[in-house]
Amino acid sequence: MRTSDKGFNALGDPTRRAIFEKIRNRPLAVVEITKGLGVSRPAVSQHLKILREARLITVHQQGTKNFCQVDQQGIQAMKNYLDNFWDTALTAYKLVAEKKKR
Amino acid sequence: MRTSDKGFNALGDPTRRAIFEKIRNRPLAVVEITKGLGVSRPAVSQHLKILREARLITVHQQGTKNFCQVDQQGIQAMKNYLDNFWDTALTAYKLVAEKKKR
DNA sequence: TAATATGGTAAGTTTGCACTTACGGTAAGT
DNA sequence: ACTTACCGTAAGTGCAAACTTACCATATTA
Repeated sequence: MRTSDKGFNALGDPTRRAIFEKIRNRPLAVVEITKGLGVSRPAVSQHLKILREARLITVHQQGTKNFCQVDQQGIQAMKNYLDNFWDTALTAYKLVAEKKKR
Repeated sequence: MRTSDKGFNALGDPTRRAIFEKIRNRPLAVVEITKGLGVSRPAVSQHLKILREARLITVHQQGTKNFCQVDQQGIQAMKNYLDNFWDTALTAYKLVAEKKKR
């Protein structure tokens, strides 16, 4: 399974997107992430595991707190995946436009 | 709901990713897309609707066939979303590295 | 050492969603 | 006009996954 696949699967869930966006600016502990999310802390832990396996976040322990921050690896994998569709989509579009003219 | 949200939701499903990749190089009719996918044609139709609403594909009729091709709009929306995490993730990482030194 | 705070995991429940079959609708061919 | 091919939608089903509660482990503080 590709990293990008895990990435799209991870960000396919709205709660995980909310978590991802919450740690966008600065690393946050799990308790802080949970606040205002509307789900229990164990649920957050399970989501974090999926985000971690998709290389979208990294976790580093500091005392009893586990700080989560954005990981570039997963993001880059997803960007590369989307980039591969970029050129081909353009050429395909041009082909159709050509066809219509005739 | 943002276009990028719909995009991640759409590509979060493996069958929809398979469809998306199948029309990567050239537009395909629904029947052709269905071949070798392992799901029924109605299932494909339902997936196509979701991909269309996420601006990831466009559909144009030609006789009785409905040709599907990649749409740049949805892709661009997702790329923009990921780009917004790019810089901030870097600065956040630097902040943590600074903190560790002290 | 006792108490508190943080958080991961196990087990069970529920709900959303990906799938199916059945049907109708349109366009092209004979 | 009849048949065939292509396709979307409606309705119902089954399962994966997102949630819950309960429990345990670890690290800090008093």
